[in-house]
Parts: sequence; C-alpha cells; structure tokens
Amino acid sequence: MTQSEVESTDRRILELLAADGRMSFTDLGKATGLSTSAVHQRVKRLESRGMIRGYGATIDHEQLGLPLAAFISIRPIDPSQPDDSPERLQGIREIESCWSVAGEESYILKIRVPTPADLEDLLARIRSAANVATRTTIVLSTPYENRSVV
Amino acid sequence: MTQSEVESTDRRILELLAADGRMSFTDLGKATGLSTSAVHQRVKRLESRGMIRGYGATIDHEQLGLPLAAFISIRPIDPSQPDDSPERLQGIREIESCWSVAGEESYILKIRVPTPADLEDLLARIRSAANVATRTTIVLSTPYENRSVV
DNA sequence: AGTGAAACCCTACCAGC
DNA sequence: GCTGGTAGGGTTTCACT
Repeated sequence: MTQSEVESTDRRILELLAADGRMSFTDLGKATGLSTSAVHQRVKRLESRGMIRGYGATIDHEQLGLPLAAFISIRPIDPSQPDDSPERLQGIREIESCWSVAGEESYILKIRVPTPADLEDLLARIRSAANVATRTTIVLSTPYENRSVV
Repeated sequence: MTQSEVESTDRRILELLAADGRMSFTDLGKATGLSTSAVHQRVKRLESRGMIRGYGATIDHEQLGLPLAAFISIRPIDPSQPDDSPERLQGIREIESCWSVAGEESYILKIRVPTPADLEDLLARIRSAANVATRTTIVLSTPYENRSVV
C-alpha cells in the first residue's frame, strides 16, 4: 500500500526517537504538545506499520577492540551463476551492512575487524563463501555516521 | 569476580542493547543474571565512558519518502588546498554518513533523497560546497544494514 | 561491584468524548 | 484520535555488604 503520507507530528516523533531512542512517551508528549497516551498510540502505530524498524544502542567499536573498518565491493567470478551472495555471507558476523548496488560491482559490504590480519582472513572467507572477487577500501576515520535524515 | 567475567557481562549488555535499545534494566538483569541495580550501574558506566554513544530508532526511509540511497565518493579538485570537506558538508542534511578512506578518493558519503532529480541537485551542492569531483554509486536494495558486530 | 527496599516516574490500558 | 485516570511495572537512589 502506498498510503504513506506521514504528517508532521509523526515526523517529529520519528525525528526525536531517531535522535534518542530511549526518550519516554511523557517527554515525547511535552515535545509535541500531545498527551502521553496520544504519543503512546502514535508510536505503537508507527512500530506496527514498520515505519520504526526497531531501536538500538550505538556502540563505540574502537573502544571495543574493533578499530578497523572497511568497505569491500564484491563481483561474481562466474556471472552465469545466480547471485545469492547476501544469503551466503549472512553468517559472517564481521559484515555490518550489505548493499546491492548499480555499477562495476554487485554488492558493497561494510565490515569491522580488530587487525589487518583479521581483514586478510575475512577477505579469504568472503571470496570462498560467495565465489566473488573483492575490492577493499579502508576506512581511516568516521567524521559522522548514521545521522538522522528524517 | 575476575576481570574477564566483568568484561564478558558488559559485552553481553552491549550486545543486548545494540539489538534492542529500549530493553528495560529489569530484562537486562534477567538476561545477565544480575540485579536491576547492578545492570543500571553498568549501563550508566558504559554510557559515561562513551562505550555506548547513544540510542536511536531505526526508521524505514522508503516509507518516509526517501527511497533513493547512494554512495558518493569525493576527491578534491585542488589537492594543494587543505581538505576540510566534512565540515563544509556537515550542514547538508541529505548526507547520512561521511567516512574518510584510503584509496583513489578521499571521502565516501552515504546519502538519501526522494528522487533522481534531488540526487542531481544534491551532487551540484556537494561539488560546489567542498570543491570536489564526485563518483556516485546507486543503492538498489539493502539486504541488511548496521547489524551489531559486538 | 553487587543486593534489596522504597519513592518516584512511566507505561499500558480503559472509558469517555 | 485525543484526554484524563489508574494499576502495575520500571527506574533511580540509598544504605549496606
């Protein structure tokens, strides 16, 4: 269904929750001029409609021992085979994101590992799991990431 | 209790909060075998140490009217100038992420817009704001994104 | 660091409009 | 869809270990 006209109050709620996923319904109510119950209703509706996919904590991976991030673009070695790379790679925990893209390569992966040696090992696992060639771009720093574009 | 046990409990808490940022301290306690107060203490410490950067709701951008995502790699036109692209681009709301990378280009941006026409407009704004050449890779679909790599 | 108790606040549900 | 009310549960602090 394409009846997705999100009105400004819902948009404001999404904006607030994108910035602080633990904000209480009471505070959301104060920020939007609605009662707690009304906000509660709206948030539950946004959740059930899938507009809110979920809630998560943002972790500092460098402090956690995963300082090395990289983009790995992949391309099938045998283009006659059906490309089910996402399913084949899904079990590899180091892969944070997988995007299907237009262009030279078929997918872009974003990964996190502790050390260059782990990256080398990961590349070998990706190549053999999905039968693909890879191109790797190392992330040097992250000025900002996952900002809300609501 | 030894140091490694402490570490693994914190790690478990981070894992749980990464998967569900609104999980209650009560439930975190049940999942880790700690009292509510102990979990509360640990989470507050993880927050103040910056291990937890924040909490956010994950929004379905397609439903929100932003179905077009893309990666834009940028490269300075005049390499003799200092490269302060991140600050110059920070005000552009369509840019969700900005990574400094090793390789042909200096930064990779991830952006979201409603239509191809908006992308065209955005590219012009990026080029003139940061004095850069751009290379754009359109995202066709997103099998998965921002999975927890804890 | 962890526990349990208590005060306080929030959530979730219910009528009623 | 919104409001106010309420019961139950969650959060936060505190004294103690």
